[in-house]
Amino acid sequence: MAAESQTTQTYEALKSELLDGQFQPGSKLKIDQIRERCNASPGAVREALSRLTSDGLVVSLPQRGFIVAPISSEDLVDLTAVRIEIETNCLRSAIEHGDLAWEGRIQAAWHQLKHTPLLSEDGQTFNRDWTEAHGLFHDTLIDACTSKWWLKLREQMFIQAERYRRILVSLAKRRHRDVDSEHEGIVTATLARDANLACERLEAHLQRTMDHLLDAATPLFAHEEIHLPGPPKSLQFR
Amino acid sequence: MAAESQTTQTYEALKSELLDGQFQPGSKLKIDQIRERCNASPGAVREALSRLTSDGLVVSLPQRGFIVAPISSEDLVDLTAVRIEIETNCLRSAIEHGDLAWEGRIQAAWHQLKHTPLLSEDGQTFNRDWTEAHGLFHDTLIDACTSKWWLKLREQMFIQAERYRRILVSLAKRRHRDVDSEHEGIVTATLARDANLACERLEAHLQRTMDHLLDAATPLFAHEEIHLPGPPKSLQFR
DNA sequence: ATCTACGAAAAAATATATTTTTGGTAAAGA
DNA sequence: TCTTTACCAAAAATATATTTTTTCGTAGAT
Repeated sequence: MAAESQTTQTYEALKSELLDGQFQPGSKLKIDQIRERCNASPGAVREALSRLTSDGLVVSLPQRGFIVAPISSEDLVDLTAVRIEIETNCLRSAIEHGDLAWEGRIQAAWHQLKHTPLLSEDGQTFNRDWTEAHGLFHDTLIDACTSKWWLKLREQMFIQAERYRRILVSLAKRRHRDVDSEHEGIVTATLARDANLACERLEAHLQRTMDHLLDAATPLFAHEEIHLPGPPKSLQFR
Repeated sequence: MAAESQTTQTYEALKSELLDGQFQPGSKLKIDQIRERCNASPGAVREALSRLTSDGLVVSLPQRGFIVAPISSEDLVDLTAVRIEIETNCLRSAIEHGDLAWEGRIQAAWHQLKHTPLLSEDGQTFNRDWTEAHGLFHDTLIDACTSKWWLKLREQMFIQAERYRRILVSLAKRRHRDVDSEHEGIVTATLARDANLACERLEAHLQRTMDHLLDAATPLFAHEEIHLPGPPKSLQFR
């Protein structure tokens, strides 16, 4: 009946929701709740959660079920530093090996992104199309990279960063920032095969994105309780 | 009753066996077989396999179960290049941030490794203790790295590389190679806080290990069929 | 003789039921 | 009043059963 197996469907659905920040980081993911939401058997849910665990979106507490992976400003800083290294590595490889078709794909993706508005028509909510075009743009930029492993690691890091972005971006102040020209600068340098310049610009882009998220969001993290297996034991009730 | 959950036990057991190369890469992992071998329910096995999937040791074929992740010389080359970048990044951070206790741990781990024979007493089989000491040595070398993400990625890559090593090392020619002095050189440079030299030596060490495995093992890969999810689609029904 | 269609067996995927474990509450004792 | 312990409920983990899907073998037809 289903083109995809039930487990895969549940996995994809949950992944998408987690990426969107629709669950509170650190909160519990109850099997039964998910089971009914996704019309799946508990086994399927469990399996989906296991896979998400290794994707770093979910944490498994040995005998207590699963929780949404916590977030913190320290983690975001660390993540970004590592991500910059990896993304620039991929970009260098792509610039070295990319062919004409790749150049074409970049121009297409950039054209698409440039003409997609960041906000929806109502001017309040963020535009899903932009998110997708943005992801595709960054994917395309490095898809001529010849190393499977670099690409695999890049995707992992991208997913993490994307979660932070979607959770925090609506809270961030609408400071002036010309993201389009940042993107354009990267495209120009990349198509000119100037690896150093392109990487420098990509790094600045990622760094600025993080700064933007971080300064608006830092107060938020103060409230974020990081629930880990170990110490936190509150001992009063009533 | 059990200190660890059944799923975790199965996961650990399988992971250890996979790392040891006890399964033919590309071969099928039948749920029932594993179920009886590990005294676990099919659900537990399934969950363990799911987690191994994201560790890159197992591949899931949508409606056909799980297979052992394939290997190839191209993959080993790619893997090593990426691994070198990551390991040296970790080492730089460790050298910058490591304290006295870290220096002590390195000396201890190196002392332990140095005095553990590579081969068992019979001179034929490889010594499990050496493998463990070797892993601990490399772990300790970089455990003062302050970046959680670099360490996480390093571990992923280490697991992959370790699988290749264990599968191939017994096939490799016993060429002359003084691994101990390679290790010692890394230790010396690291404790002298000479990051450039230490990284250079670490890189050479990893590269030599790969060369060693590769030249003896290349003929093997000719026989390895790389089964990927893609094409095989039979299209008849009714 | 080769190819195709059908059917049976095996294995995976899913659903249901049972057992364990955990967390919270209340009651009893210090 | 505070601490400890026993009990209860909720949720996770596991076991068992059922359904679906795939694969393999065989027979029949071209």
